[in-house]
Amino acid sequence: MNTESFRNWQSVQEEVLRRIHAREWSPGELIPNEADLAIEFGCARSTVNRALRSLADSGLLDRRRKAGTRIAAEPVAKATLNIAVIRHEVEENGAKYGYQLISRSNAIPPASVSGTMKTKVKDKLLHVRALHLADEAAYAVEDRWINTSVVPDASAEPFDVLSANEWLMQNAPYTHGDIAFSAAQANQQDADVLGVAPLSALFAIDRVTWDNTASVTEVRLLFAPGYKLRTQL
Amino acid sequence: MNTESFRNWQSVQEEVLRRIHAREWSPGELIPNEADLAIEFGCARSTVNRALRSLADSGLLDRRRKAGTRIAAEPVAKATLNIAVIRHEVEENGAKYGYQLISRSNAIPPASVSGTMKTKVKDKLLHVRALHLADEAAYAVEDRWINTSVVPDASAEPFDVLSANEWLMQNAPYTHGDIAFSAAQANQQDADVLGVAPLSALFAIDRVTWDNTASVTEVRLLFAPGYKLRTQL
DNA sequence: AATGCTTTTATGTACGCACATATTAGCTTG
DNA sequence: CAAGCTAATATGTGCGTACATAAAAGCATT
Repeated sequence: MNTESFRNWQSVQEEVLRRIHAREWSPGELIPNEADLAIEFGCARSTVNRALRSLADSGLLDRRRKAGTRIAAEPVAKATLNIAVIRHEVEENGAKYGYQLISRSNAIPPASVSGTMKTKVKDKLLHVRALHLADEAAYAVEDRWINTSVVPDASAEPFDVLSANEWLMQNAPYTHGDIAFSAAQANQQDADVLGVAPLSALFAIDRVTWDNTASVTEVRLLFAPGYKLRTQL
Repeated sequence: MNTESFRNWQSVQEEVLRRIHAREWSPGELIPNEADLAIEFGCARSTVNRALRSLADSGLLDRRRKAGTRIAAEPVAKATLNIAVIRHEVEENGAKYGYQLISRSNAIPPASVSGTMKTKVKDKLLHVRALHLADEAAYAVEDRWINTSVVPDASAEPFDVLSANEWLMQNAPYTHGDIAFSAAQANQQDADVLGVAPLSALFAIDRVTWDNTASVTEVRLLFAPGYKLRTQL
């Protein structure tokens, strides 16, 4: 019946997906091992391996040495978000991007910031506040602290034309980062900048990036009402 | 110097990451081809391929046949979110999970819902509203529409003990879905259910899942203030 | 029955070769 | 010089073999 088919890993993957979807293999169930599947599909074990590994990466399969491969009992929906530079995000939506620097200063950050950034409590950091616009309308406020001992070049940057958002992407490599999404009520200051009513519900992105063990920057982005972060799963 | 090293794809990947990070290879730059790197690293081309492919998947490299491999000019930060069943999310935080069904009925959905679900305007769908609790406190309100022509079994489910969130995961396979995150102000009804002040800023997740071309379910989850969706990048 | 050692087994990966495929660069032709 | 064809080239992938490794299962010892 299926002799001849499945000669590339994508088609093997599709067939496995089909079987999962058709409940031929149900959640939690152990599926045949790679060698057997290879025989059944008429391909090499490495081809089956590629297909199954890829499905395991996307969370549909659980694989363990010796224990075998089973259909994930609960397919953890993994949504991959592309966190782009704001200018590109705006331009991709067909709008004209605008940028305004609000303030730039060296200051001792609040304890919450020096805490998450693991800097000394009395260390001054570069504090930048700016507004991103789409078609002249407020799009997002950026409130950022930069660890100048890690990114000394930032001290020489005015951030009046090029946003810190963009400058850091180009000039401050990082090894990893934490990111959190939440909802926040606009305080008076942010409401004024965004031109919305105080207490409006704003979408917030908080991000901290690290260069090995040193924090590079901490930023909070507050988006104007109506903003949605979309993706597929 | 480096003779002997780099005999597995992970170490090749690490070395490539090191070079990117150390700016030995800078953004936009074309890196040597697989064959040359294989010689340099003293491993097979397929090993280099595995390492580079993996980095390309995570957005750090741009690869094109014949054109070669280059460092992504703008490393799109890809954050992978695990959208778990709410019960597990709550329990993972060490809290006791609770569930309350608010209402369950067959009804004609508002046009916005039948629009996104691509059902006929007059078709009745199963409408379920429920509350998820963590340690007796409101955690999230779930407002869901289920396409009973695609998931007929749902009609027989009371959803009084097992949430639709969980039941569907087990019983309604889907091929793909759209998901969006945003901030919303609590209306009177949701505020009452969650026990928060009206106009509170709530984190919202809107999800539509599909079984090929038919919509399975549409759900809006509104989380109590304080909720954060976290991940790494 | 608990403990620790050994075997077995399924996945994980390296390698080298071959060929497929996309895309660029160069060449030819009008 | 533009348009179209051709060759060159880097990545993409398949295959078969070999060995590595994690973990379960079996066995022996106490």
